[in-house]
Amino acid sequence: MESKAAVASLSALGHEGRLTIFRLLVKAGPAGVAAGEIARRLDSLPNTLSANLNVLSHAGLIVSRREGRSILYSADFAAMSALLGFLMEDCCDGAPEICAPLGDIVAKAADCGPACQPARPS
Amino acid sequence: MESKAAVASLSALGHEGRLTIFRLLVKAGPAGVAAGEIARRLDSLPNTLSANLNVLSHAGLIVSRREGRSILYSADFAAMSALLGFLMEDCCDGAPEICAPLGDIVAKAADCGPACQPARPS
DNA sequence: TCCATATTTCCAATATGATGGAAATATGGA
DNA sequence: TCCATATTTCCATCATATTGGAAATATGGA
Repeated sequence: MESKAAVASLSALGHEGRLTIFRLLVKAGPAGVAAGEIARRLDSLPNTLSANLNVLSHAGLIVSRREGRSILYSADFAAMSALLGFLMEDCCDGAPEICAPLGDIVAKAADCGPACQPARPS
Repeated sequence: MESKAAVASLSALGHEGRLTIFRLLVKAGPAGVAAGEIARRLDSLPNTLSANLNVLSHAGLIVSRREGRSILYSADFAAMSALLGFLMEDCCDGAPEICAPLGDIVAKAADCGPACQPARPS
């Protein structure tokens, strides 16, 4: 992951509303949640929500797909893992026995397995 | 970790200069780096650097200690792990087999072991 | 005490981001 | 075609963050 992308992701998440949205989507998993449903749950105006989803989307943290009249948003778990990995990169210059394995695990999670991939149209 | 603290941390890191500083400190490990040395390495103005260190510090991501004329800054690895853990929390609602262990590991790393603790005056 | 080094604080200018109202677009059903 | 639902786009206002210069503070050594 490049530094610019990491900054975009982190600054996207460094906002109370957007962090809440993202965590809701992380919790919801690959199935995703419709924009309207998010707005209802978080009690936010549609335009504000749309703007925030747009920021998260441009940062690569979430993806969207249309389903009927709704647009379903879901967290991009690979991007999330890449971000965590980026933060752990070169932790303690690789030396200490704790930081290194943590980095490994985060890196491994980059392909989060079928369970964490957004449902494909197949 | 509370949501407010996470937002503060993430927005602190969502800035190119501060992310670079933080990663430099993460790489440097518990020994820390003097403010002046950071300024030299990153070629930043002293006041700008000071402001950025202040933001990171208020977010709890770094700690400082004076040593002679210099002030040494180092990453707070426990805070960093707490942040990663917060992001993983309730991932996929705990169900899928990949996300859950990732959360565990990050949580465990919260006490990053003696190797990753800032040097104490002892 | 006086000076050099190291870092922070103060301040003003500028830039960037957030918010909410209203209108516009897109989809599916009658 | 017409209407209701779902979501986005446009726009202006307001708030917040960033920057750089200059001065202030703190430490250690001569």
